[in-house]
Order: sequence, then structure tokens, then C-alpha cells
Amino acid sequence: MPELPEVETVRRGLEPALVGRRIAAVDQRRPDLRIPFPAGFSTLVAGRRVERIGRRAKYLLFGLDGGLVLICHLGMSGRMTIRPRGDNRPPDPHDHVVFTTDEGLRVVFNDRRRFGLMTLARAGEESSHPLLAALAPDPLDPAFTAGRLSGRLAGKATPVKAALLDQKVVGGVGNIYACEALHRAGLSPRRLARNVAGRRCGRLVPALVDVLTEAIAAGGSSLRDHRRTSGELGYFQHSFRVYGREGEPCPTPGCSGAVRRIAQSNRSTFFCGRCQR
DNA sequence: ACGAGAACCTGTTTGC
DNA sequence: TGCAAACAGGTTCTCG
Repeated sequence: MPELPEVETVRRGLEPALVGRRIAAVDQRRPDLRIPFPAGFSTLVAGRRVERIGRRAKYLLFGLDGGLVLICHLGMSGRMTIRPRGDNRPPDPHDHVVFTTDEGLRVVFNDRRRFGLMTLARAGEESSHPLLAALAPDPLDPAFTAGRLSGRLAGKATPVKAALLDQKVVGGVGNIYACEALHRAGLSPRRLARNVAGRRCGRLVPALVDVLTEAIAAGGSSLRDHRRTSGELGYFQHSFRVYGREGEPCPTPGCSGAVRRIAQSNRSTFFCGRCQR
């Protein structure tokens, strides 16, 4: 489900509910997600105040008092939803962790496919945590520039679409926004990464920045799993130019091509073979 | 060392 | 209608 805009939407939804609040109780309902929970997870988290909620690529980082950071990834199907005090719906079988705040509202982590994860790090050491250490800056990070991207694409013999999905090349981008950014940049997803430099890389950077910024403003894209913390859908899926639009006319003004779908490294790629070179 | 493909897990959609 | 195959927004491991 979640790429950068969806994770950022969740982060912004959680902030007002959690920052400054104390986590009164943690109900960890299974021993593992994609990886096991750390030993003593619920005990370590319970009782702490949430000082800040950050994001690194697709990871949420909850800064807790006492120098602890809760690292969370939503995987493909993870959701974080807020249930107001008094909402006593019984837990769904895929509700894996329930946090209750000192105000009595609950934050529920639900993940049907269990590709998500939660773990802990000491404050100040989270960026060197094995999960985060190799992540490239994301396109909304000031450290992300055409020069830096070009350097990370240089020499790569893989198609640029696959390179954009590599979190060591660009942080936060997934299958949807890779397709959308390449269309906006007029670049073929099949072009080798090493051949995207100079002017082509110069087009790709604003394409990434713009599509991610617009998607965040729309609350992300809800295809099947993504929900805002309120439970509402995002609506950027209505603004897709190519993703999921196989057979439709290319939306580029003056282009007479049609959107095609191909498989690249076992993922669907949507693009226009006419205006994307 | 790099890149392609499979694997992880569950649910939904598509095709015969 | 029913069942099997394909597919889904991510990451990581294995193999060549």
C-alpha cells in the first residue's frame, strides 16, 4: 500500500492525536509481523510520552521520552487508524497492535498481509539502524538533488523504473509513483538507469517532487488498503496519469499514444511508449 | 558485485 | 457457479 505520500498522510494524521500524549497501554496481539517484535516491546513502550513523529522514506519514527524510538513500516497493507474514546469495536483479526493514550483514544495498527514491522532503537542511533542506514534521501528532502540522483543512477545496468524502486537510490518511491514520475518526465521506464543523467535527470527530479507533493495534498492514493488515520480514503488515485490505466489514451497533450502495461522485475509498469523515451 | 527472480502472507479479482 | 491462477501500494534473500 503505502509509498511516501501515504506514509506521510498517516504521519500527519497521527501527530495531533499522539504528540505530547502518553501511551498508557500497548496491546501487542501477536509475536511478529515481518520480523519479530523486540523482547519486551509493549513494556518498553507503555508509559512513555510521544515527543515527535518523523518519517524516513516509508518508515514512521515515533520519538518517545527516555531516549527510545519506535520504528514502524506499513508494508503493503498496513494501516494506522485512530479510534476515539468510547469506540469499542471488537478487534479485527488483523489488528496487531493497539496503543491506548492517556486521553483514552486508541491507535490501531492493522496489517492483513503482515509485511509491515515494528521495532525499537535508541534515540540518536535510529539513522544507523540496519533498516534505515542505507536509505537514500527522499525527493522532498533538501539533500535530494539532480546531482545526487545522477550519481546514484550512474553505472546502473538496470532499467530506471527498477532503480527508482531501490530505496538506496531514492527513498520513499514505490511502484505507483515511479510510474507516474517517469510519465511526467517523459522517460521510458525501460531506459537504463546509467543513461538517465544530465537533462533527463533534470526532468526526473521535479517530476518526482511534484507527483509526491500533489499526492500528499490529496491524502495519498487508496487503491485497496490505504486509509487515512480517520479511516477516510485518499483520493490521488483519481489523478493517476498512467498507473492502472492500461489501454486508455495517453494523457500527455498532443500525444496519440495509449497506456501500456509491461512487467519489470515482477511488478507492473504502466507507461506510454510514444511520449516516454 | 550486480541484477533478476522468488519468497514472505493474505485477500480479491480474473479467467476458464 | 466453482475453482484455480493471477495480482496487489514492499522488502529481502538466494542464485547465477
